[in-house]
Amino acid sequence: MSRVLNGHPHVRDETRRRVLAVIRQLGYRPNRLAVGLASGSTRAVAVLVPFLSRPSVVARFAGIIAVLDAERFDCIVCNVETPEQRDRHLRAWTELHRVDGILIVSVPLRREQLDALRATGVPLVLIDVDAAGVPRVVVDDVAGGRLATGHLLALGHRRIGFVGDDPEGPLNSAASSRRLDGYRRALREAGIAADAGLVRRGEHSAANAAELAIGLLERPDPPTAVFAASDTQALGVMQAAEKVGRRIPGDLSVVGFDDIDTAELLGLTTVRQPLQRSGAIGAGLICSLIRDEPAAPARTVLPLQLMPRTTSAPPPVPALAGAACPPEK
Amino acid sequence: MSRVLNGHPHVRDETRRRVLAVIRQLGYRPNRLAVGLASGSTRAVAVLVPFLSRPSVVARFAGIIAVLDAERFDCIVCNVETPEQRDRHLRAWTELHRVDGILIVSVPLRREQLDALRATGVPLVLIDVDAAGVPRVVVDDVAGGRLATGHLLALGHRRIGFVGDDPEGPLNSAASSRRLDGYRRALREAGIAADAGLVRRGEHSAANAAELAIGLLERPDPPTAVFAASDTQALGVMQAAEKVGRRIPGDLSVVGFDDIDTAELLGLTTVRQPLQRSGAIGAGLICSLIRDEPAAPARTVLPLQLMPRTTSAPPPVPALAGAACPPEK
DNA sequence: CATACTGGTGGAACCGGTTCCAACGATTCA
DNA sequence: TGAATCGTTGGAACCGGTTCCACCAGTATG
Repeated sequence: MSRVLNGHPHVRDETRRRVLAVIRQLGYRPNRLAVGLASGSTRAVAVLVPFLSRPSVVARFAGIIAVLDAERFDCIVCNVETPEQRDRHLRAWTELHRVDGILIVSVPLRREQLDALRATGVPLVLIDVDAAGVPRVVVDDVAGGRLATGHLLALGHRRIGFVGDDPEGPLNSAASSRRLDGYRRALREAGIAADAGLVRRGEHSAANAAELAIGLLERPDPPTAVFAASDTQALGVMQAAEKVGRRIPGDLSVVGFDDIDTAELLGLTTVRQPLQRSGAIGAGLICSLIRDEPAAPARTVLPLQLMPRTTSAPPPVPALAGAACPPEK
Repeated sequence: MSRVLNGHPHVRDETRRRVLAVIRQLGYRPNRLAVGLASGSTRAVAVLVPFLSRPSVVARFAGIIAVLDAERFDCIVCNVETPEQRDRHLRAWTELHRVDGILIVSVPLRREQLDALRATGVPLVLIDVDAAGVPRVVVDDVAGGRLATGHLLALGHRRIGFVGDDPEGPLNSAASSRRLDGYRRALREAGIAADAGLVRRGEHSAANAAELAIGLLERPDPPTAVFAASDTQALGVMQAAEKVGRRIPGDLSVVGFDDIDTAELLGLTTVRQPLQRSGAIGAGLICSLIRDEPAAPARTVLPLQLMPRTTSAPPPVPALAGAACPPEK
């Protein structure tokens, strides 16, 4: 029976037909667990994602499952919203052999967790997490931060605010902080002194980003532009601007990061990273690792691209003679 | 060893310690497949979702995995974007016994597929799909359509457009059409003749909805309000309004459906359905079915709620003496 | 015509656990 | 003191497949 189901050669045609008939008649259905146990593979990949409801994560995830589906792997999703959940899943994976491969997306790991995972011998790929020694697909967030800030500088902005994730947030990846690094570096290179008051960080949600932005806009010397470390936060900034009566981009320019669907819809200027593609590439890597194919590249860096849209423009001309005038070209 | 791992009683303390020591020393990890095979359960639930990138689907899905995770079930996701993908997965499930339960979200099934699935004896729950004889959790979309349209009528609108899904779309659930039914019914009850020219249906995306809306707005007798069968489409309508220079809600009112995150962010008036909760309830049902607990209710209907926000207002006062005047109260 | 292949088939061993039964020594009870 | 009971443990059977080996009849070879 195994022979006919798995398309072995050396089976007489009549026998095959007879077996198939019996299978149909009995309503026989192979048991996936038994198949896996006997053949030694689960045909399943586990995926660890944080905050699955965030659009950027969804986009990555969509890329992942598309590839896994095409490769005929089951995809077991584990969404984590707290460090405890993360730890529970990671522990479960190290203590129980259950999948052929593991994919971790945007979840910061402790060194020991990574080591424990690697010790199990199960293929592992990271997406949007940069840890030496593990195949991973990432972008250069520092460069991204410079790209966004550089764009605003080129438009003539001198006071540029930043809104991003709280570095102390329990499950925050380091991406936001790296983008902040890029922002700082761009300012320094432009010869602009860092103003800590223009940097606001907090929980990653549009609503909270809006509050942070209001804090910026209500300063006596508000910024003329804000770089938000994610599009979601940029939307919050836009909402805040509307609330306090600032026009975009007339009074305030806003630049985001990620290029989620809504960004294009609303004309948000942003730094595009290939979210879906990062998932697809990571999934492809894990599949080839499972198949024992030639060593995967240790570190795949995806390109970033500035998407200038309608939320960024030159700063307003100062009402009274100010210090700096827009360049005249 | 099985005894000590599974916390059996009747194991001497010293033995337990000794076994645990050996386990640690050998780096022994139980094999999930063997456990499942021997104990007769996979501890896994398969979830079929369409167009996982849509926010409303993501919200439902988030509710599902939260519950499955809490109940310690693995969640195997199958995202389908074409009927072929759907059929492939359904066939795989009927031909191979692999999960303890199946959850189907917003995917229309043929009667025969449903029957084949039920014939396998695997517990099955539907979310946002209404098929007799299967436990399902749904909302009353017709009532939802009336709710939205009724809101616009109450504001004084007489010419109300509709933008929704193409009923011929390969994988479109019937929800959009039922909302259209509700829209029509509300108009009829208000004594307004149906105008087929005000009903536009097409592919479900904001961009396409924008095109459909432009078709409406460029008519010689454009509507003063549009009911979109989903928030995504409502966003498209808003975008279209902006493009052709109509102000919202001054010139045009817009009402959506679902209440996705962005709706609140942008102040979109919409009909709220408990998306996340629908997923959570469905997942809870499948868990209790797997546990052979008392019969689940055959049909759970979740409540709808109108969320009036800033995109709906009374229609503009006709420039010249028109037929109908806004009610004076 | 005996011998060496070959396609085709049945059956045992095995994958790695769980579960149940039998057997054991130590208590407890009569 | 002997029998019944209990806690504890080893071991066999089993879950439902895959894989490999042995064996069959029939054909090509010497």
